[in-house]
Amino acid sequence: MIDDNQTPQAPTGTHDLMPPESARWESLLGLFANLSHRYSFGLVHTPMFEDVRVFQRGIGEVSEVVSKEMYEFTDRGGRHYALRPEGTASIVRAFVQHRPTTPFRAWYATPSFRYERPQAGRYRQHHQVGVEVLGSDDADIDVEVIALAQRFFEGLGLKSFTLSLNSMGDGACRPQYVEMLRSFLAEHQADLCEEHAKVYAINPLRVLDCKKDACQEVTEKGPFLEDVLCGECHDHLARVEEGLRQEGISFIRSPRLVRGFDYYTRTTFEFASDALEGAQNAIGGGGRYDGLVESLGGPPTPGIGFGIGIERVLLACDAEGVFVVESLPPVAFVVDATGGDQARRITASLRAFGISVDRAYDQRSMKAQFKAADRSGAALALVVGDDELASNSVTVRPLRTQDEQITITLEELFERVRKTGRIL
RNA sequence: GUGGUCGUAGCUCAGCUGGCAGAGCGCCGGGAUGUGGCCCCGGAGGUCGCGGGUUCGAGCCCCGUCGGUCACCCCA
Repeated sequence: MIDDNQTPQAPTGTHDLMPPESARWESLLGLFANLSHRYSFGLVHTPMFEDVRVFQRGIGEVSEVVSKEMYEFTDRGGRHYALRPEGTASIVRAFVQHRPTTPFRAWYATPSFRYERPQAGRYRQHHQVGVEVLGSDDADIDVEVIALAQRFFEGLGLKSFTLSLNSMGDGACRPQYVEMLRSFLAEHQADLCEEHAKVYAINPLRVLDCKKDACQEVTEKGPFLEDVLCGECHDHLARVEEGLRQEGISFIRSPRLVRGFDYYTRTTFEFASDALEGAQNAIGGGGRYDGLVESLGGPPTPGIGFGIGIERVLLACDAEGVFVVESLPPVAFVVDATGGDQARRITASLRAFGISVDRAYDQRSMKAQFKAADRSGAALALVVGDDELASNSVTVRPLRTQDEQITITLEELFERVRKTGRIL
């Protein structure tokens, strides 16, 4: 809300990304893009908003995210839209719309919006990088997808994180298990936590994920999906585990891991930072969703993917003291005491040669221009005074070393840059 | 959605039992005429988040509100 007497601020739970922090984002996104290409994923951009039904049908109407946290709006044409709360549903919608050849391997980087109360590591607009593979249920793909996430975290320098792995079963075994669990919970309803005693019947799996002691004590004695997985799911899980071992990726089997979206089947996984204090320690997660394409109107098509929260990953990096990125200073800074015409020419020419150059403006004093040069972080100051102007030359003064400054003609400077790509 | 806590200069923060808004850093200018960092001198910059109330007088007390932050919940 903007008060007329107050300067406007970024909306609650959102943040402006500016230098120098933005340099880290550039670097992180570059790393993820490179890795995605190495794994043969193609970039997909979808609109940041979709018909609400894409998310309702995709993620599940009773899920917390869809029922309570979506930014919904009606446009001037009366269409009912929602800002994307997560990445997968949109990609699947695009897949259904365009029907690319399978397996379809997509990577993305996008903001996500959820109307939640902000806190450390939780924002109303946060950003995710992720991948999706549609059109194959080969367990090797599960392994590749998990491996990509693992390599990404390693590439950032993270060490202190844990991969949890579970299987949610499929259409053959999960419904049966859900019923078993439902009736088991009904018997122990009195012992569940306040919230789940009321709602356990709607989605019994949620109770497994409850962190309250009451629910944990109950479910520990209850049926585990692991024990009733059908043969195919069991084999699939075993092959994923084997693949991860071959990749040298350690994980813990986590039979209680139930993720927040209803579309998951079979493989589900989550990466949690051990360096982050507090509850917001999930830095990435995903899983298989073999029924999602169908529920969005496409042909039966298996799929799997993950999303990684950029803000959280960077918090984890901070906590571990890794992925420190310096913003790139210009190579040279032009100081011109003769009015600025030479500065304009030199700056433009060097930039055309691919050299990063900054300069001073407003015809400020020598001292002020040198101060600006120093602050810019540039290695060299290129100085133009009356003498240089008269001889069509420039004085190159090293700012980071004790080396002597030299004066050379512009002709010589450009020739040198043309040949070597460097000023010195 | 619930609860705790905090809003003073661009940043980090002082400001006594209500009595003239401060410091450090940063920024701008100067320190003899063309050279940054260190040092010295000077300067600009504040509706004390916003709106009410109490009071002779409110940055300080009271109410409301907005925002930050932390926790629950959920998740990235």
